[in-house]
Amino acid sequence: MYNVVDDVRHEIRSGIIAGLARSGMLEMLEDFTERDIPVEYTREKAHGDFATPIALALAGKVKRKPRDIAEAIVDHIETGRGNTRYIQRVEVAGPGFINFFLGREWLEDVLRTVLEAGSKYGRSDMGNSKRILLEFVSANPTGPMNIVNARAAAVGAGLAMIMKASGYQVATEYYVNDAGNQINVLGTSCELRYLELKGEDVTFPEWGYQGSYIIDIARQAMDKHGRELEGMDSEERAEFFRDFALSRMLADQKDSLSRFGVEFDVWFSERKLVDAGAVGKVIELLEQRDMTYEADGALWLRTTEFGDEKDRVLVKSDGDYTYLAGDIAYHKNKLERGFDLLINIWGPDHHGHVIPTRAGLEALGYPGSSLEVLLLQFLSLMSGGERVKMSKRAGEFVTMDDLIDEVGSDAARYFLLMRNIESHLEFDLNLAKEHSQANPVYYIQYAHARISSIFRQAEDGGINLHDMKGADFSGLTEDTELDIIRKLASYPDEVAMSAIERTPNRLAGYALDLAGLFHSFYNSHRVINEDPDLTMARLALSGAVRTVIANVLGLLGISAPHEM
RNA sequence: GCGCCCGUAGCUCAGUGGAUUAGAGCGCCUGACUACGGAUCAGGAGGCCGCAGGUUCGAAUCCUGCCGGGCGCGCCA
Repeated sequence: MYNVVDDVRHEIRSGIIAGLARSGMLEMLEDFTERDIPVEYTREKAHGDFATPIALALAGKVKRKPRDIAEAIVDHIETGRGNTRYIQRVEVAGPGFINFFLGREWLEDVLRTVLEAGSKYGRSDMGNSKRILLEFVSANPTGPMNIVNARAAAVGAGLAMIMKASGYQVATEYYVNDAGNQINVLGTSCELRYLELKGEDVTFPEWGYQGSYIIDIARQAMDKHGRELEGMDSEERAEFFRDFALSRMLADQKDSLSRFGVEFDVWFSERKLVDAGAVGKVIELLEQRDMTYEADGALWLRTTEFGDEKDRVLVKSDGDYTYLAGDIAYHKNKLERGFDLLINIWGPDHHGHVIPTRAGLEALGYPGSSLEVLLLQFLSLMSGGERVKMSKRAGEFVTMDDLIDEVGSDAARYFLLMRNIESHLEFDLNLAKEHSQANPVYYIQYAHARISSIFRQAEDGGINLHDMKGADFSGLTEDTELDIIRKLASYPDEVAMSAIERTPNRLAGYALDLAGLFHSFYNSHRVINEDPDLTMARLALSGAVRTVIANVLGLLGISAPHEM
């Protein structure tokens, strides 16, 4: 589906299989199929367009020298004369690599494919409609979203898009931690601020939430519900503030995410899970399966049977459930909804919970592989070479809203995505704001806008852009042009790889590379020139680049502007 | 102490089994069309890939040990 490289790989592999068969080596190998043949992009043009080290890998199995194997295979591959569409020449090189040199036909096919597929170019059905539940952010509803949440949002939303494009059925979910004592603390904090606002003499406790947003909520409560509040007894008022503060916080979090272009399919309430008795039920089930025991007045889960270093408590001696018990119930609920795989994005501070949670699922009889946890590393904000200090205790932290206000959603999304998930991220605020070549977001968007500008220019000159698809591409012979087309060719593979490896940053880098190739081309050759055929071919090439830049930016949640 | 992650150019990072020259961006130095958007481009300097062993035809990449950094190791969430 819209991947010319797949067709090329198939042609190469079937050639190899045929070569192995005719030289009598295939029968020495068991269950050997095309999939067992690695086909690699070459780094140097002298090594052809694609290469395979298959002869080196088979040397041990067929007990011959790699070069001999390679020679034998190559002798039996028939190229040209209608036997192959793409392969033009094959050679054995180095220790036994087989290099494939392709005709320009394949590059022209790539261009046609991009132009035909348009916004669909890069999609595949690789994921086989596997059902995936991707849970991310899930911040406590006790404060505004911070920049760590922002990184999780950017990465999670990007990953969801990438996996959807790769043929997975992905649902995104936000777990609302609306049960437990923290909500009481939130409610009480707001209530006390409310009393303060009314002029009562209260000492705000150290354990309360200190941020100014608490006062804002209290003020809202007073403005909107002042009269009702007067008539409440203390119990009613406490309950009111719990509910009011929670719904305000959730609304603010949704707003922040929405400004960031991140939406969730499901907001899943912990409280509803608890109220439905799901935690109690899962503990009963674990007891029935003989996975628990009592000790020191508490109920323990035998997580050591599933690789944990010690058993964990499910029910505390005071009768309360632990966080783990709730989480096991929650993940069981997820699996009962029919998902094949659960992917969670957690902060590095939760990494001690991965094994116990998975052990809980295994204790219930689910395979451990049904839960995959991506640990997203922290990030630090840099400004003018200095680290921006964030102290939660003092209530001073940079929020997700601050970040979006400061650098804009596009730059924020890109910067938060551009590093490996498990690497610490240094976010340079000054750079993210800068409108120059130093800023990768603008560099990429500029390529997109520049192409749009060229198209406007062309149309002003009376050129009909609808003729692009039928253009004669034979005039595209410059190195920079062919490099661009090779880059376009690899895009579907790049998307698939970043889905498989859960590496959205890979596509951030791809976009930068592609934009760079285009800028380079643009500076050395004129798109609109005296030769109408060449002009049309270069417009088609530019159009293909613009399509792929728009597609990749789309997957990353970044806009692709026509002018800047 | 144990576990997980990271260690690659002055800085921030790609590359995680393949080709006797390890890539990009920033920063630094030198240059570029009175023509499609200079938010661009071309060139240059800059690297015992943390250290030491091992596996392999081949290691920045896999294994072991060590050094340095981050995070975890609650009947907290």
